[in-house]
Amino acid sequence: MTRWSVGDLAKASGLTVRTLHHYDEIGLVVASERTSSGHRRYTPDDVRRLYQVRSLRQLGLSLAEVRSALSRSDSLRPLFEAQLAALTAQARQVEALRSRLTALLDGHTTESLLSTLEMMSVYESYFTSDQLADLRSRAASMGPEAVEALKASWLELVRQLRQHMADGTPATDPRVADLVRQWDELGARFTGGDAAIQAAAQRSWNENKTSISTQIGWPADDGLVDYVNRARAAG
Amino acid sequence: MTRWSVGDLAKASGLTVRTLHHYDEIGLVVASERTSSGHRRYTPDDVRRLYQVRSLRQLGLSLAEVRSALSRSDSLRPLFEAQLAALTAQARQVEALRSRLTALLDGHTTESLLSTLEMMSVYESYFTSDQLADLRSRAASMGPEAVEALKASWLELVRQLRQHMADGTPATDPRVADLVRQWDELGARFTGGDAAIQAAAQRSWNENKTSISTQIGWPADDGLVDYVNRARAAG
DNA sequence: GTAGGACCTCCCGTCGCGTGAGGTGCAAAC
DNA sequence: GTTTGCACCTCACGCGACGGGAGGTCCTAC
Repeated sequence: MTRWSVGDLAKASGLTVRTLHHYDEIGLVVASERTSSGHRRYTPDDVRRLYQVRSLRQLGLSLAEVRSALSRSDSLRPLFEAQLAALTAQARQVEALRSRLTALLDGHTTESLLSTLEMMSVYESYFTSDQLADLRSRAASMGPEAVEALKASWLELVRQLRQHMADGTPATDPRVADLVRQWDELGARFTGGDAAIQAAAQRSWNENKTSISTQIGWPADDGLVDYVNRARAAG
Repeated sequence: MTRWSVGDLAKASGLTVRTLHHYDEIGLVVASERTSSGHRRYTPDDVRRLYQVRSLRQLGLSLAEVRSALSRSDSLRPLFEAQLAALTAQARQVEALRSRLTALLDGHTTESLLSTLEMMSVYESYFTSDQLADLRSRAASMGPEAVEALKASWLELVRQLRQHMADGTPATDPRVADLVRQWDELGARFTGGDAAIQAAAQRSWNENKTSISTQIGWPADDGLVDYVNRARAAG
């Protein structure tokens, strides 16, 4: 028995018969022989190649990458380094998502989850791509947790300000002035003191009245903009 | 202008027109109105929904998950927790791959990379699924780096033993005995002292002569099994 | 003689869109 | 008046790596 059938090879390798068919179809691991009735017969060389493919796949390479790796085996090291870089990038992305989620789950009640998300989402599309790139690089240097913490603080400030408005606290109230001061500090930390970005943020904020958030009936048109501006003028 | 065209909405949201079409097609975010010529007109409510979808997508949820999240918004928290768990699992997988790759890149010359991988791959399919689960849980408790280090040591021992064989060192040589002793220690650490797994490993090793590794013309049938067994008998 | 298994070859479905191809509607520039 | 150009429309195929099923063949065992 020096030849293998698909089923036996599937069992031995832990892959499925369908996968072996697929590899055969695309010419990645072809059964070199066939029986008279058309059944695949894998030679020792085929099996060897299959295990090479399997091992490379276990490192997360695509079938195309596996194919090229096996065609010119000298290029394994650069390929692996590229794969390592890709995995590192992926790890960072996953970590960013994880910290977003944990920050959300820790800091918010169930009913506020969706609206919080919606707010973040809307405000995140307010900047030009250059400014976004800039913000992102700054965010990267701060680390995802710090960014999430910052966002959470900001949302909390908005909540408190809105609360004061609802309670009828005058814009000249020192408590309001204090919140606005915190707000501006937060903004400075967020923008890293970059004047252009601050201006963009300010512009996005002022344009609120005629932009998305207004159109979709957000509380943004409830006068918070004016309220904050009045407080700033008074301070 | 309280209605939005696809193009404008795409620009504002950072999504593509095609994506908006897709969401419309599958009924996730439908343009509630159409002009007489059939152009989509998004109402404020549609836009709101789009931003909710976008925010949920940014957390890594699938379109199906987003849809169900928006249909019964009470279930957000469990959904997020599930997503967090999935992301955590994914993070672990990515980390495992990364440590495999770094271990490989650190410890091996270019030409040995592929054959090393191939060996690992073949030996990894030698155990029953129960035993594999067992090994995996032990591996999890050891941490991926330790596992890779262990594998690397094992492969290094195999290399040295084969070298001795090639050099004609007798199996009774104390240096060989020492290597075999290290080998057995490594095995004990790998199997965690579990007798059944040790037996399986032993069996897989002894069956080498008639199994895959022989069939594919591996050096395993070069007498290393016998050599090691003779050394053990002598020690 | 027939029941069961293992094998074969199509071929459609997945997920989230990208990327055309081919046509319509509408405004400004010639 | 027409041409150009733009934004929009509806199909419909393509990707990656297979899963899964339909419908048929082949071989063995009872």
